[in-house]
Amino acid sequence: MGVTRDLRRRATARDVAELAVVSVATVSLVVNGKAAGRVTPETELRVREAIATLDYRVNTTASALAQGRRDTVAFVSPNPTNPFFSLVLDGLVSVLDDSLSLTILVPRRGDDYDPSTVHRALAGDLAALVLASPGRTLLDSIAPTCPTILLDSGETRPGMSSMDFDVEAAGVGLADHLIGLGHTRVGYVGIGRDKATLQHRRDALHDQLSARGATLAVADLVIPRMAIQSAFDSALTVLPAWVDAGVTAVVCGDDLLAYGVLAAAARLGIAVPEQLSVAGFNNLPYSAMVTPSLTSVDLSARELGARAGRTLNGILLGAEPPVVETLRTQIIARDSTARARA
Amino acid sequence: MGVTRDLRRRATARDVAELAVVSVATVSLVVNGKAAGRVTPETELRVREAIATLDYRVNTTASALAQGRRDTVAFVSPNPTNPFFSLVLDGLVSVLDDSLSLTILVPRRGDDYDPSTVHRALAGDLAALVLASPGRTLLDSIAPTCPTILLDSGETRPGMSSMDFDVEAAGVGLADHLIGLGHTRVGYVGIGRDKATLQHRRDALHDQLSARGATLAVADLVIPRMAIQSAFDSALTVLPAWVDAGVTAVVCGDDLLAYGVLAAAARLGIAVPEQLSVAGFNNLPYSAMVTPSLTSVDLSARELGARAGRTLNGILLGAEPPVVETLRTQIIARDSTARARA
DNA sequence: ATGAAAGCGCTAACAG
DNA sequence: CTGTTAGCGCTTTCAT
Repeated sequence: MGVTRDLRRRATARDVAELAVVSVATVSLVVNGKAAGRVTPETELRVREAIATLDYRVNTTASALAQGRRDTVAFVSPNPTNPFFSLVLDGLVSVLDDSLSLTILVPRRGDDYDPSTVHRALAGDLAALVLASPGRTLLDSIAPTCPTILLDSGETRPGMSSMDFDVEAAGVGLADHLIGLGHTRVGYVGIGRDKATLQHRRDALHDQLSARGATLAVADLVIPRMAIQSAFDSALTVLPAWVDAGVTAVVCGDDLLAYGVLAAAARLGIAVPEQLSVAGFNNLPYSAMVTPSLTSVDLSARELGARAGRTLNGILLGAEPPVVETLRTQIIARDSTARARA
Repeated sequence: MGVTRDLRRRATARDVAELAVVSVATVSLVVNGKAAGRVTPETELRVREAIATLDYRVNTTASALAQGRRDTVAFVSPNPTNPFFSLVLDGLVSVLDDSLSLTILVPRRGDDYDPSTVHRALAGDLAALVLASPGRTLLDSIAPTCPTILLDSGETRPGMSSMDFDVEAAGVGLADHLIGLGHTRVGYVGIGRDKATLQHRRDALHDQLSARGATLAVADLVIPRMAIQSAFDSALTVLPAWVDAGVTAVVCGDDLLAYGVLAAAARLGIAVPEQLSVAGFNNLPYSAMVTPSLTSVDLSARELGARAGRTLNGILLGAEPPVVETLRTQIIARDSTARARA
């Protein structure tokens, strides 16, 4: 448990006080901008000079302790490598108040939540906790000890805030798009059932397709890990059968999966989108540009992060109550190959 | 500066001590696992029960203050949206000791370092500081106040550790690859000169091409921002001229730029790789899979992050001296279209 | 206007 | 074995 001690001892308020010939209390007032009307300009100047020459900076640990305040927000995510994580993070930090600092917690190994990761977070004393895409089992195992925000969980929990995408609307848009192109037999690629949001995406699509006379014509392909490689491997084995079964479009619950499917199609010599259209619920803004054949439902992870940040500012700085928000989604259509089928 | 105070007061060691009828010192010993041989099993049990019923967890702030220890490592990066960042982060957290916590600092706006971001970091009291791809001007403006690691800066600074990719080797590999395919007229896409590492990449490629009778045949395309969109926009305007000038291969200093160039080529109807090969110094492991026509020099950002993490463990936990390391790079060739030219 | 003093919650000697 | 005693560096009444 050894950690850094005493690396070139930093100047303390006492050092400054001695040099400026004042008390530490005065130093405190000055560094905290509370000197106005309580400290003479002359003494304040002396203090500031001492601070400069000693390169003094307040010890945030001591300061936090003395004030009984917590200023660390923990962001827990299954996998920092997933674009969803980066985008949420980007949105989050871009709006988070300066007085708050953000610490990252991700599982040591594996690509999904490890309960111990979250408990590691809960062990510290946090101002707030943000959980990216937590699964059901995880949510059931934790009791919040500070304001907690659930991102893209597809669930709500008493006492926690939730922010989710409007997957209903996404299902409508995606179904309209596919039907408009003449697709009636669609395949779905998802991952395990633990995450309600992914289940919701699948359900929304299924309902809307059915309402329009189309169908999820084959059994879902369930990918073991949320990773391109994993989707690639699985798709390689089922895509030929799907095409044989008359499937002309594949929808993926996440863009990472869509990439894997695209790569598998390329490897198998299945032409996209002429022979097979690929669509994905999407978090990666450039995917449509990088792979023009991919139809995207933009889940705007960045905006999700920004909302979370603003909500946190409200809760922590302004003591606002928890909220549950739904974010609009957007269809980015790229698949222009219209087709007519019976 | 308001921050959270007093959200459902947490139990303190004193509360536990009172309930277990022991002193706080004993509580401290128990929670820190130092009870062995210093506390009777019976009292330890009493303490543990009290801890459980009160849901007591040590106040890390107070603990850190009492021990005079810093356990926060700050990771500063220009842009969390860049895959390079995610991968380094992933590598970093996967090996970082449990006693250390990681906080993220990124610029509020813009997509490159903002000096104030780093100074924000320096203001806290950190165990260590990790800077991802800092530019020259930034490095010149800071004096380290804690162990500092420079990642992919292409520079060294006294008192700081540096970890860089072996871009020399990458240049050799890339030149060999291109020449082997028959390319003799190459175009280079980079960004501003402030980052030494990007300059080194360009220089390495240039030197190796020259040594083999090939050449960077056109003036470099300098992209304003490190982003796919930015590269796309710029490439759109110069690619036709490059092709006219006999350029058959484009090398990009970063994979994000390569994506933009690929997209621009697609938009312009330039066939890749038949008409134009695109190669990139690469951090995104799946890029070759997603866009099979892209030749990659894998800079293994994840390994870079892991090295940084191990180095930090060494420095912080074992008091090892600063190091300067170079990481091997690897060519991932995908461009199989051999061509023969004069 | 300034300083003395009392903690914040914890850890680390040192006694007993 | 366990409790007492000092702090860690800072903030904040409350006197002066």
